[in-house]
Amino acid sequence: MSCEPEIARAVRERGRRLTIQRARILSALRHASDHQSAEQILDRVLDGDPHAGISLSTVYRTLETAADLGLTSALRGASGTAVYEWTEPDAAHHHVECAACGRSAAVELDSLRLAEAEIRDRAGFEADIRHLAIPGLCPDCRGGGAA
Amino acid sequence: MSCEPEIARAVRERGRRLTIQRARILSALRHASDHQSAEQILDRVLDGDPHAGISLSTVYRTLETAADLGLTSALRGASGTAVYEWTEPDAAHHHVECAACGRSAAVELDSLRLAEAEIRDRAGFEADIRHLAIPGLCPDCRGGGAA
DNA sequence: GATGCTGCTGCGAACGTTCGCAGCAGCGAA
DNA sequence: TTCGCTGCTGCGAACGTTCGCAGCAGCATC
Repeated sequence: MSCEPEIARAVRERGRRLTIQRARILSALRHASDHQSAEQILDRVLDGDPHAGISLSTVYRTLETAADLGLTSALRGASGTAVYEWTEPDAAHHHVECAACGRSAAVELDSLRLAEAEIRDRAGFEADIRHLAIPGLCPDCRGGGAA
Repeated sequence: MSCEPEIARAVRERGRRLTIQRARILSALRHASDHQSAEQILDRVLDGDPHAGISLSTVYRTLETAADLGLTSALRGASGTAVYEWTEPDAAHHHVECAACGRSAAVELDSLRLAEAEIRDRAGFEADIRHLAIPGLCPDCRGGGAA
């Protein structure tokens, strides 16, 4: 269980090294049921093996590397704290996050694909909207419901 | 020049107090030619009056208050450092920022208006896409031009 | 002009995240 | 298997930003 061949392959495929730290961090995130902050991920890793001796810096760096490889994606929400999720390649979706209560939802938005094309046309930028937490107000907070 | 009636009115109109600190900070941002970080704004204020004794906390709090009033908007770009701009009410536009070199561009994107409607339909969220720096790659960095 | 309420400020500590450095360890070559 | 290159790690400091607190000052009222 320590090495998850898929992770190993994905990491090595592009010339990155597979270290135990990376394997454990990515495995922890992969098996998490929802978004995790860097600290939560570290807790999970250390929970499984308190002697792992993995540092928070490494968690951050691993998550950045993995995002580079397309394995994870980061969301910086309204709370200021970044959360990370394992990226299933075919489950491309966008995130909306409530600025008031922090709740988030995943939506598939066709118009954002249009936006990427529009941005390319008008500004020449190659935009990447997937890794973006769109701020907004959720139904509850908007309706003046459960404050 | 110390009080900019428009600013004074906008602040007081909603029951907020107009302090010298607020007046100076907002005036500095208003007359800045482009996006400014909190620290840059503080520098400008202190440059005009080194004895002003304004703290960075106050700059952040003022910018947040002003965003609340619709006078300014904040962009949290790829660099991690937030930048702020004076909001001209009729110049609604979106921001794209290069993840590699940090350069940013303002574009008017019709598709994002669609996206706001789409988000409302599918998730019930009231999204606010204007205050978002969309990550991407600028033409130079994309084309493998200037490293 | 004086008074009082309370929103705002400066300070400094704390938060989440990034960075620089010296040493370790993965991986390919021999 | 051993060796060497260099990418990765842990540490701790630093960054940008937020928070809690005690005191100050804007504004309304008299």
